[in-house]
Amino acid sequence: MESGTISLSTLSGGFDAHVTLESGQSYLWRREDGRMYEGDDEGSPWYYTVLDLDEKDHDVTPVPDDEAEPTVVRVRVTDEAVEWEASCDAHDLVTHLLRLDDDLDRIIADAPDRDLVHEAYDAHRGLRLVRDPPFGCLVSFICSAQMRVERIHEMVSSLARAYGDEVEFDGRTYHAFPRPEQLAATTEQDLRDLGLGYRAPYVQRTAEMVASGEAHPADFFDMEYEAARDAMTTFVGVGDKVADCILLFSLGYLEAIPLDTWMQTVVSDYYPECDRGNYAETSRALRETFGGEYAGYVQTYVFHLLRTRED
DNA sequence: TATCCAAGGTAAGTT
DNA sequence: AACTTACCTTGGATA
Repeated sequence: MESGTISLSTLSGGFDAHVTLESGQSYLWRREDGRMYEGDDEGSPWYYTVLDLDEKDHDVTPVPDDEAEPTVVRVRVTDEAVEWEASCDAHDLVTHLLRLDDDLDRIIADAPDRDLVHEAYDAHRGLRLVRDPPFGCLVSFICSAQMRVERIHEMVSSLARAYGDEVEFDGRTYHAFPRPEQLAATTEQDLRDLGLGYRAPYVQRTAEMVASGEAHPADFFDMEYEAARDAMTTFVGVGDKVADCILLFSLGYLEAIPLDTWMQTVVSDYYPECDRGNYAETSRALRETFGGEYAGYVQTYVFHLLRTRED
């Protein structure tokens, strides 16, 4: 096992693993103590992820080892540093996956001058976007349709347990998120039995599209934003909203703002002038209001503020 | 205990 | 192109 630390003093804007990994933007990390979404972050819990990527995922996600074994990485945040332990040297990988290279202080300083935006940024300092591997992110958000955050996480965990490769690390068995061909080999009924409901055929058929080489989410990495969103909807079970999630949480399109039920509420309650009656136009208007380039950061903070505040 | 309802939407059919 | 409707499952609310 290798390990290392990244001093918090070197990170612009700090880092809060609890809010970053339990705010519903990634479903590919879990807590070693199993207490995900129980609201407690006492004792600097370890969060882990297991990567078993295909070739095109690698174009986006730099996993340093070429071993057959999946890569296990875990992270926790103490008062002074981000600590990591992994089956390989994971300094750059951790930095990449958790966007520790983002200049968060500057992003916040450049935020649009709106009360709601200030409130959101003040409420959850250290929340960062993530860079999930493309295929896992794609499947996660296909599963997210009309689901609570906790259950999306259960679905993704079930897929890993049922179809992902096993790997031993530090005396424990871990499961990687399945590779495309592993999910493509399932049947709709298999996935329904896992509790995916009507999303089952979406996941199976999309996995088939990726495994066969017909399309891969990493193909849409370096494109004009709206063209990339349109391209992403070629996958079964992916509409505009899920497409925006993949662009934002995996491919680094920081201007993407997924318009879900929460953000629809934000539009009607705070920015009714942005409601243009359809997804594309409303998205443009809200993106402008949220300052353009880093609108996705604003969206994630506002989304989390609305989800956590009591009223 | 039974019934209802909404949860980070999408696809397919209708007007 | 805009508008409706069906869709799995489940935990929590309501009767």
